[in-house]
Amino acid sequence: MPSGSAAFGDATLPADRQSQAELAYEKLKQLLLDGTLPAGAQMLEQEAAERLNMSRTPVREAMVRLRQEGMVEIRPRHGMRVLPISATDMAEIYEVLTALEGAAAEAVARRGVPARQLSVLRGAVRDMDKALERDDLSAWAEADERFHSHLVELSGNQRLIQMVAQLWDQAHRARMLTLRLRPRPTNSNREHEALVEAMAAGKPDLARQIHEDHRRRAGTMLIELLERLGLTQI
Amino acid sequence: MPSGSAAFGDATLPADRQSQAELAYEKLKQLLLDGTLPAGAQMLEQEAAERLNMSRTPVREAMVRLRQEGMVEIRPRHGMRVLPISATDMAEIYEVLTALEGAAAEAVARRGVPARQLSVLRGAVRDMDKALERDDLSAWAEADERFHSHLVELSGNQRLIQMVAQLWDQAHRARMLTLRLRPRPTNSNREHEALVEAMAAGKPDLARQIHEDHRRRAGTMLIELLERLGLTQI
DNA sequence: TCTCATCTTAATGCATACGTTACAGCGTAC
DNA sequence: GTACGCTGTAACGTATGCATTAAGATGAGA
Repeated sequence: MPSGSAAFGDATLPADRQSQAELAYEKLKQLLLDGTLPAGAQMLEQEAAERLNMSRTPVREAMVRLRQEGMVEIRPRHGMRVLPISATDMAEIYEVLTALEGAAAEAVARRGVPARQLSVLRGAVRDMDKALERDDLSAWAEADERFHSHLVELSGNQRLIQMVAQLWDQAHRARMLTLRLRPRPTNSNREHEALVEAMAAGKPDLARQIHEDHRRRAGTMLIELLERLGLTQI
Repeated sequence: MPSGSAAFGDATLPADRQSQAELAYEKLKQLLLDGTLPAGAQMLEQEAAERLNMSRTPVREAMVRLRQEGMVEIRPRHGMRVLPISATDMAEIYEVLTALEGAAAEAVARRGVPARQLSVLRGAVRDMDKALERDDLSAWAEADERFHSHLVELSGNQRLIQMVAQLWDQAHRARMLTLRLRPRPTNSNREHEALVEAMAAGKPDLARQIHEDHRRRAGTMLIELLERLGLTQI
């Protein structure tokens, strides 16, 4: 038992500090997203509790949340297990993302985008271009994620925002893995530009069409790549 | 303490029996869905634990799950509180449902529907008609839900299925409340028929179009109704 | 050597203990 | 009468205890 921090019950937290459960959730999620815990990895409640220097109770709560988000499964004797992502999973994820992000693009275009927000989107596109010139795929992926998440947030639909984020998280590892195996995303950038212009011009149907095609193409490409490489445990 | 069932630790459950946490989740969810706990109602952990004849631990886990599903919020001193559904919430929910169910209809139509499944859908439509003739709105609502959930399940996309179910749950109380305040859903039934025929004929774009229009119409109607009646705490 | 039954042990699900803190109720000052 | 500070209590977040059981080990029999 990490003797350092004995018992100091927290109770109805001091309002600003976060609960141990919240902290455990964030830490564990980070381990999942940054690949420290790869697909198939298992972690017992006790193990996680020691690693995070807390008791099993808040760890357990965090694991329940991660399970509900589709990031891990909990198997009675083996703690939580990081769910592998298969090509089928990616197909599911991209099918849903296509629908959700397409709807977001349509809604945003219909309502109209404030100039300031447009420039945020254009900035992200520019960053993607620059990253590609430098052959910096990590930076490209970061800007791509920024573009899409900002676009979705512009929809203002909290439920849509949350669901898209959850799907992105589920697909995160597969995206990172394929980042350097896939063709360079030059077309992708042009599609982003076209999408921004469609929204700027207030063309909802076009914006949705572009975004759907964009997602479908990316999804198909990733899935074929995964199948071709026989990657079933990402 | 309900002395009847003393301590019989369960541990890594007997495989068939469900955990207390799962049971608590189901029971509490039922209370939310059937209106026993209306919007704004609060329930302390201890209260729920006594009601369900278990300790706070599994109850707490259930509450965390319900919070993650957007059914309740948890406020440090007041237990869980049933989230009210506003017109804005319904707008969000129906916007997402439009996208998701539309995508499901398209996918199903594209892949083709086995005859057996088609007849399930037609059966639900017929039940809706009969229910309307009898003026049995509860039966109509049940058949409507059956139709839509079956359609979504035909997509085979587990993530889509789960997300749609979650949104339906969130909107459940509002749908039930407005069931007898809204115009009789006669058009709705014809839309369902048209949708089935579009899928039977293998017309993905048409199926999606019909379903989207169907959802959008229903959503707009409900939202206007809620706003007109000034219902903000459903 | 392989299969199957028994045993050991570790991980769990749940109950309970405990310290902290937000809130209500009360009294006092203005 | 109102505002403010104090105090007690109840609810919670977390830690820990405990009975249960599934998985792996061990050994016997074929």
